This record gives sequence, C-alpha cells and structure tokens, in this order.
Amino acid sequence: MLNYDSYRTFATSLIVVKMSKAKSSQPTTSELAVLQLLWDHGPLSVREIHEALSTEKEVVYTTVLKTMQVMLDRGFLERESVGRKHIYSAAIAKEATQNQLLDTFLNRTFGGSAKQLVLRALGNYKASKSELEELKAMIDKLENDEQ
Amino acid sequence: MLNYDSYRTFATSLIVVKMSKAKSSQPTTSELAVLQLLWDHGPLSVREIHEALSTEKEVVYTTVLKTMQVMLDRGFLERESVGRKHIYSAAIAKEATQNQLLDTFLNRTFGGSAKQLVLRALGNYKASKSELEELKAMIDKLENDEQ
DNA sequence: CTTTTTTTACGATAAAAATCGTACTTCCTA
DNA sequence: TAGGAAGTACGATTTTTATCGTAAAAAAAG
Repeated sequence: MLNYDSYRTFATSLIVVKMSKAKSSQPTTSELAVLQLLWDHGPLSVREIHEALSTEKEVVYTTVLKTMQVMLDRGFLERESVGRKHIYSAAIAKEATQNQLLDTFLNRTFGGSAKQLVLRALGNYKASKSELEELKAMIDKLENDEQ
Repeated sequence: MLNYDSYRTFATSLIVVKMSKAKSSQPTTSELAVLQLLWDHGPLSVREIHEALSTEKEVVYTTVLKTMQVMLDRGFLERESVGRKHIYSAAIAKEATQNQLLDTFLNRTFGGSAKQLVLRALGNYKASKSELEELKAMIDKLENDEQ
C-alpha cells in the first residue's frame, strides 16, 4: 500500500526521467532542411548533411548533429550504425509531411482558401507551356472524378 | 576630431538607445492572426481583436495587447487614438505579405517548385466546378500572355 | 603503441516568439 | 468625487528553436 514515502519516490522519479518521443507535431524549419536532403538523396551521415547544408549557410558541425539527434528523438529520423558512424534516414514520409505543412500554411496565411493559394502561386511563378498543360489535365481529371 | 572621449560617448548612446522599426522580416504566426482580422474587417481595437481571437483559442488580453504593440514597433501595424483607446490597422499589404510568406514556404517545403505545390493543393482540397473553371480561365490567360 | 582525426553525446547558452502580471492612467458612473 | 471598469505600458518569464562548446570514445595514421 502507498504511504507518504512511496509517493515521494514516485514524484522524484517523475522529475528525473526524461521522456523521449513525446508528441511529435511538425518539423521546424531547420529540421525540414535535413529532411529534404534525406528525402531526395537517401540515407546520409551527419557529415554529409552538414556538408550539404554548409553550401547554403555557415553552420557548425555539432549544431547539425544536435538537430539530428533531436529529430531522432522526435521520431522524424531513424538511424543505423555502420562502425562508429550513424547513417540517418527519414522516418516520416515526404508527401504526408508536406501535406500537413501545406494545410497549416494554408490556414494561417490564406485563411484556408486553397483556391486563393493556387491562383496566387500561378500568378506569381512562371510556368512553362508543358506545366500548364499538365495542370489542365489535372483539372480535367478532377472534373470527371467529381461525378 | 574624434578623441577617446567622444568615442566613449557614442558607444554609451548605442547601449542606451532602443531602436524601433529596425528590420521587419516577416510576421510570426500569432502576428499573422492579428493581421488577418485587420485585413478582413478593417481597423479594430485591441479588445475586438482579443475577442475574435478568443473564439479560436484562450488567450489573455494583455498578451494580445503586447503582441500588437510589438507589431506596431515592427511596422506591421498603425494606430490612431480615439479617446484613450487605440484603433489599429494593418500597415502592410495583405497580398504582398502573403506573397512573401508563400515564397518562403514554397522554398522550405516544396524545394521552390510552384508546380508541385499547386498540384498538391489541387489534389488535396476539393474544388467546386466553378472554381475549377476559374482556374482553367487563369491558365488560358497565362498561356496567351506567354507569347 | 602513441598521436591525431573523426565522431557521438549532451548540457549549456543564445535567440526568437509567446505569454503573463503589475503598475498606472483615463474614463465612466453612482 | 470616490471607486470601479477599461485601457495602455512594459518588464519579466516561459516556451520553443537554434547554436555551440566540451568531453569522451573509436578509428586511423604514423
């Protein structure tokens, strides 16, 4: 039966224990940069990620390392050991992640209006003839599915 | 001519003076929520903003007030006094702001591919017949402008 | 086998964003 | 005109994100 002392013990352990893989939510900006590389180039070491990121912006090796360790803890990455080295890969799907981020962005920035977003994107970024055709095809497909 | 003492004076003033309207960059998530209200409903008091935001999520009055004061300082808002009360309005344009945010999002999340983004948005969110027609019209217009 | 390099682990700190509490002022009203 | 209600100002704190430094272990080079 629980007495005062056992409660104390329990409470103490709550303070000490660090939970991992709590709630994941969405990757941050710098986490996303890591994910993009892994999605597009497959499993990579910290060093490789660091080198790739360094072309964009100066960043210290251990900063990238730490970010990736956090991501592992958050369930965004997986890794395997090859010798002493760790090879990381994405543990969350590219499309699903992009969809979540898109949804959040859409609501925050365009009040949830996908139409607004699409029109704006079309207006702002030049598309080639073939891309526009592709889009038209997509629309036609949607119109047919609608029935 | 500058001597040691005048340098000292200058340095001291740098420490003391608080710059306002430094560099603006982009509005944060909660700032954007304020902007949306002002863009869509015109000038509003802090109280009105607070009430509107409260329907979505519980938030303390002074938190909203502080956010808006910061936004004023960042140049995102303007205000006029009506009695003791302040009536705020957006100081940055809706479309231009959305465009900047869109650009950032596009690069971060879709590697800068507007086509990917548009296709994804179309695929994920159901559009009505008339919206699809509107889109087609937009595309046709783009194709003609291209020449 | 010693030394240097490569790598991980992880706490600490910095920076950015969000939140809140308290003091003070102004207005309204009983 | 006293006292509450409604506002503003603003420092302080909390939370989240990003960054870095140091220690230790393992591997590679000499």
